Amino acid sequence: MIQRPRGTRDFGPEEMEKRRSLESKMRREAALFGFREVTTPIFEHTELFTIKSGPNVVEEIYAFTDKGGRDISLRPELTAPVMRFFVNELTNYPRPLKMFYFGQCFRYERPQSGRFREFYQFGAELIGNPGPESDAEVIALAASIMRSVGLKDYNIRIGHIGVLRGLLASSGVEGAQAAPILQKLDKKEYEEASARMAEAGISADEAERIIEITKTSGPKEVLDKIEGEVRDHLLEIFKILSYYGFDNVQVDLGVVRGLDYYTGMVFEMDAPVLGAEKQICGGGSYSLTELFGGERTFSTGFGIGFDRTLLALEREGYQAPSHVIDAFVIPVTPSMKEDAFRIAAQLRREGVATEVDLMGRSLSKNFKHAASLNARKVIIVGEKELAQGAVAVRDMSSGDQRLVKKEDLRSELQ
RNA sequence: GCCGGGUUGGGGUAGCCUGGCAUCCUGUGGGACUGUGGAUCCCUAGACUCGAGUUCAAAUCUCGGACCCGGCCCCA
Repeated sequence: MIQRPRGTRDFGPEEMEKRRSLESKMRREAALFGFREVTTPIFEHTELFTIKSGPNVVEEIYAFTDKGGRDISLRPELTAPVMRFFVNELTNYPRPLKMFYFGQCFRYERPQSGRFREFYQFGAELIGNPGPESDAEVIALAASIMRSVGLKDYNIRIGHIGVLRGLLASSGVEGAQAAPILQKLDKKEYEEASARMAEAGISADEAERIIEITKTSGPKEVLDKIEGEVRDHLLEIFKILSYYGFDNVQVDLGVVRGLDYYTGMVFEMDAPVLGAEKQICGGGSYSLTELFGGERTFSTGFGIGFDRTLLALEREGYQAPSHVIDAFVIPVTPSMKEDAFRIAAQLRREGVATEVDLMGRSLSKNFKHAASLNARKVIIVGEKELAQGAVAVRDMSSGDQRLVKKEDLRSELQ
């Protein structure tokens, strides 16, 4: 027997129905917001990802050399490919350019709950405008998706990278120097963060003030603690979000991203039922285009962990609708087989989800099978009925059975 | 990469400590039931994660690998 590779999954029929139904809800919501779907390759030049995230990511991705000697990687995320696509071919689209994507990504990591080596991401990018209106548009989409799929317990935390970047800069710490400090602040490891700030030459008083700012969280009123452009920007976002009626949106200036390409607003969404790996969505405003050889362009986007979202829904007791078919056609005797297949073929051409006995089973066994398939109606093709140009149609939930002329079958099954 | 817990027919399990060739439920195929339902009964097929070691004998004990689960690291 050949085992599945580590961190991968097979999805059976029930699982796929559940996944497809979730996926289509997400797609529908994105379309409602005016985002259009794009698809990029499953593999890219490794360089694309190292430019975005640094050379060390190679350790955590499926990177290999192909037969032509090219350095190739299975994509570990979708923002870089989509922005590469944008820089290569989409720069002349009207702005803002709003795109969404859904597909699998690969990371060479240790699997654990809600974490796989092959996983699915749903995401969106809004390209070409740095304003709070665009940030709000993107957050509103992410939140609306969670609302439309029916997730009950989750929270949205919005921060702004500019606050800390500004404070660190005024203490003389900028760019790459800031990254290790931001990283610790993001993880709320304050002692370690102060140590790193001290190393970078920031006074103890200032370090404490910075840490205090990162602890700012709560309803939008806590923004009174800060001032200036960032505050106005975030307040504008909150104002627009209020029109959607979300009641689980909070400020959290502790949401920090270490990487340099983030330019402003950053946000995260958590589903507490998931435990350690509870983050289901992350996003923010950024500029990557110049790294890929294009003009500097401001964008805002997010990625939703599709698998985690589904896992969270299931832990909340979500039940996918069960599979049903419209009709099951049973020939009473082997001699009725031809008529049964004729009827099944006709119904299928008319768009009726139809099954027909392929096993040559007895009438009684076929009834059991039809019941186990959740057939709404069973069509019994027998000599007595056919003699009148009709078949017997039995409603499986009520048990009612009546004679139906063959030509009336379709309307009978509506 | 680190720590801990696991892996028995398709799914769910008993057996493991205290070695003696595997239990039950469910599901699959068939029959009882040659023109009518998910019930019942019967039959059939189907498993000890892999390898090495100890032993007369290993699902059971020992070591190693693979995979899964919980957590750490990481999380673009």
